[in-house]
Parts: sequence; C-alpha cells; structure tokens
Amino acid sequence: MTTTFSIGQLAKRALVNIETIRYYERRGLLPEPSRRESGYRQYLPDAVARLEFIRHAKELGFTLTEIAELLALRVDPDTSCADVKVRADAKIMDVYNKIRSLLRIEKALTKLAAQCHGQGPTGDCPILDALNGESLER
Amino acid sequence: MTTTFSIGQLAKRALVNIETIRYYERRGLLPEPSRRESGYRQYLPDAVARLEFIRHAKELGFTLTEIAELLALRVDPDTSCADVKVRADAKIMDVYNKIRSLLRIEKALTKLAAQCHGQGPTGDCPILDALNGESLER
DNA sequence: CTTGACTCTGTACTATAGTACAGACCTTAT
DNA sequence: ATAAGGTCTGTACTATAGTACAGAGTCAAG
Repeated sequence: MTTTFSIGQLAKRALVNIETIRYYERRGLLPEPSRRESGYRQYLPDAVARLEFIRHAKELGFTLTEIAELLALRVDPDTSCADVKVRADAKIMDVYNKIRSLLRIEKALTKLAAQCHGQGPTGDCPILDALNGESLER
Repeated sequence: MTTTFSIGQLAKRALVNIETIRYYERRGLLPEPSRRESGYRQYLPDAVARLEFIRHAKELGFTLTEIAELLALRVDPDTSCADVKVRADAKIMDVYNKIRSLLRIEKALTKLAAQCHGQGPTGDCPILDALNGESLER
C-alpha cells in the first residue's frame, strides 16, 4: 500500500498554496495526478520534492518556463541522448554564470562588511563594482 | 568637462528600455538625475554601471526591492556602521545559500549530461534530487 | 527656421506568477 | 445522518515589473 496525499496535504507539506499546485498543473510543471472516483486529486510522495524543487529554483531566478525545461531534462527512450546533452550543457552554462555573478556579489558584500570596523566611513558603494566587466548575456 | 548622457543614450548603453529607466527612478533604484533647463534628464557615466548591476541582479533572482537594499548598502556618515554590517551580513548569507543551491543544480546537471554517453537511458530525473535535504528558508 | 527625432508627464496596458472567490460536490468525525 | 471542512471547475482579481501610448514641449541638422 502506497501512501497518497490530497491536494491540501501536499500543499501543507510542500509549503505552497493549493491554488498554486493547480496552477502548476495547468502550466505543465506538475504531471496530472491520478484521481479518486470523486474527482479528488491523489498525489504520490514524490510530488513534495518536485514542488520544493520548483520553489527553490524560483528563488534562484529561474522562470517557470525554465524550470519546466529543467524538469523535462531526463534520459529516457523518447528523447535523443544528444539532444538531452545539448540542453543540459546549455543549462550548466547558465548556472555557472549565475554562480560566478553571485560570487562577485558576495565578495563585494564581504569587502563592504569589512570596511565597517576598520578605516573610516567612505561614500563608496563597492557593490556597484561587483558585476562590472563581465556580462551575463547568454 | 564631464560627459553627460540623455536618457536615450543611457538606455542604449545599458541595454534597457527608456521607460524602464524612468520606472527605476520612480522606484528609487536610480537617483534623480540633474536636469537641463528644458527639464531633460542628464546622466553621469556611472548610471550605466548602476543599470547593468540591476539587470544582472535581477537575473540572479533578486527582486527590485532587494536590489534597492543592496544598492543602499554603503558606509557613509548618515548610517551607523553596525547597521550596515548587519544588513550586509544578512545579504551575504542569502547569496551564499543561492550559490550552494546553484552548485547542487550544476552537479545534478553534470551528472545528467554524463549519463548521456555512458550507460543506457534511464527514466530517472537526477535534477529533482539536486535541492533536497537542505532548504533555502531565510 | 523648419522638421524629424527626442524627451517630458501622466495614464493605461501587458506578462508572469500567482491568489481568491463562487457555487457545487465530497468526506469524515461526532 | 449531518455539519464542518475539503475539493472541484471556472472565472476574476492581485502584485511585480515593466511597456506603450497621448499630447505637449525641446533639440539639432540641413
């Protein structure tokens, strides 16, 4: 016997709104779950991980469309392996660029925090220099 | 003599829409520039860096409100040093968490791409495991 | 000195990502 | 068996981040 969740239980576990779950289903981010006789949605436990992934990925600046692409990436018989590789590699570059930019911001913030208990105050804003020179164009 | 830009020239250089510049000014992300007699806005070259910073930070999942907070972080006589440090440290933690999550996604994607020219296809989706276990709650 | 391009303010419209009902139908604890 | 609470579909509303005019004034190249 496999445990299943109602939409309300899933929402509580994944910390999202019930309406958001139905919205993601419409957007194709969540597969349509099986239904009970009554029409009630029945979710398997893995739906929680999927919703949490979506929530985290959003916080990292991915749009729902990009998240759908990430979730669609998988090696299965219906997709050409080469195609999956190309798409995965493109996403890896995106992610890599995001990481580099964040590292530069982190560095600038650390510098700023350090200024706070050393020399005197300055009017400089080191944050602004954080992302200069290199662009994020994909 | 300092070079100044019109709003249109600034928009071209920073690769943003003219209307977006005025919108950011309303939102407080850009300081109000000086004006000519005619009322035309006059920008100094540093406005370009500021706009580019905003553009990049958005791609990294910061909201305009958060970006405004980042830009407001600076050591100046009007702000207590301790306060700046507290806020900077909080942002550093945010950024650090984002980086860790992105590293996990990158790892999962790399794993996925590697599967593509080795063993046979599987129905697994390693992406989903990327963000499990640790949450991004701030 | 005109004419086409640029800029001004103000208001309205758009896209994305939800969020909130309404009205009807299920479930379940007492 | 019944009332409180959960879920259904469908539609409408909201917030954020722009984007697009309209109508009036300004600039600058020929």
